[in-house]
Amino acid sequence: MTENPKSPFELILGGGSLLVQVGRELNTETERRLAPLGLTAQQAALLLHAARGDSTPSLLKSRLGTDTAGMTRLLDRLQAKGLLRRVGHPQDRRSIVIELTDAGRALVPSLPPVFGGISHQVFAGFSPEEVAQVTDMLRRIMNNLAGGS
Amino acid sequence: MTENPKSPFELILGGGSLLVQVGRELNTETERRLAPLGLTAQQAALLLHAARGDSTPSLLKSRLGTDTAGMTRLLDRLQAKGLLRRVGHPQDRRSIVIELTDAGRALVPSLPPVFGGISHQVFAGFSPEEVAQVTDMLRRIMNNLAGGS
DNA sequence: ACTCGTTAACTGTCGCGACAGCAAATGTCC
DNA sequence: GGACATTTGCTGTCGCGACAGTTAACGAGT
Repeated sequence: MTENPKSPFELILGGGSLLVQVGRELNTETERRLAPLGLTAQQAALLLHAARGDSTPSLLKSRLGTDTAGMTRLLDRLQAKGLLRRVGHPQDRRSIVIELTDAGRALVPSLPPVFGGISHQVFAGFSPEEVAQVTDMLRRIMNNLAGGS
Repeated sequence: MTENPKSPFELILGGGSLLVQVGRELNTETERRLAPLGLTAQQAALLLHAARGDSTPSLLKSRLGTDTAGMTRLLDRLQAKGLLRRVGHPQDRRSIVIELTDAGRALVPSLPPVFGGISHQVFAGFSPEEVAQVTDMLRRIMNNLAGGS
């Protein structure tokens, strides 16, 4: 691969990476839309996953792409809001299980419409094929980042 | 029920968005590669831009995609490391000009190879056309996020 | 049964992003 | 020349990501 310093790579990387900026912008837009519910993007994502039954911190941390430290404090904040509680895991005493409270469960149905609205905005002007293309390419980039050194 | 109800949109959004995660992962990989230099991704990006002459905080903040608050503290940290200094703007007394110190300037040449290496890793297996496609699509997404509400 | 390595969750620290609010300097328009 | 909004950089606050280090519990191997 030719290492031409003026290659199109520079457009995506090289200080203020486009990919990083788009990800941040998407996250911010998500938070703006969730603000009326009093939730952040991570908090909403956690509620969605926990409502489906993936309920231990280590499972959730791989779903949300954070680490155990981030999970612990994300759970702290949601617990402080009264949206979930930690209960002991019956088989493994190291682990815990996350249960949504009634207040937490009440929020869940209002989340998918929010994410749907964001999708509509993000992919405005995209054909279904194009959406599939970006998704595939992002997955390949993710693999390149996860696998290599 | 989990896999098909809405659309492929769910793959990118809907809690732990793929796009957001890829952006974060790319940022983290960048920081890992810059760690030997004692720099973070934002700090390296700022040095690159400041070395090219874009030298006031408000110019730099639009290049890096952060806000004035983030810029102030990013400059604080780099100044504390002795890599740059703030000097008064000759025409506009509200504004300041960022000047790299010798130590800061000495770091700049080692940055492009790092970003080049990351590009190589991120786009492994991509044809030049595919790189152009993602870039274009990310730009369109960025526009969709910037324009609409 | 005991060591040994691993896994689970937690804590401390640092850098960063976004939002809100602030003071001083600037430009504008009457 | 004075009222006005705007711009520029700063500070405070909060949520989050990554890294390092800790403790307790689990599991396999000898």
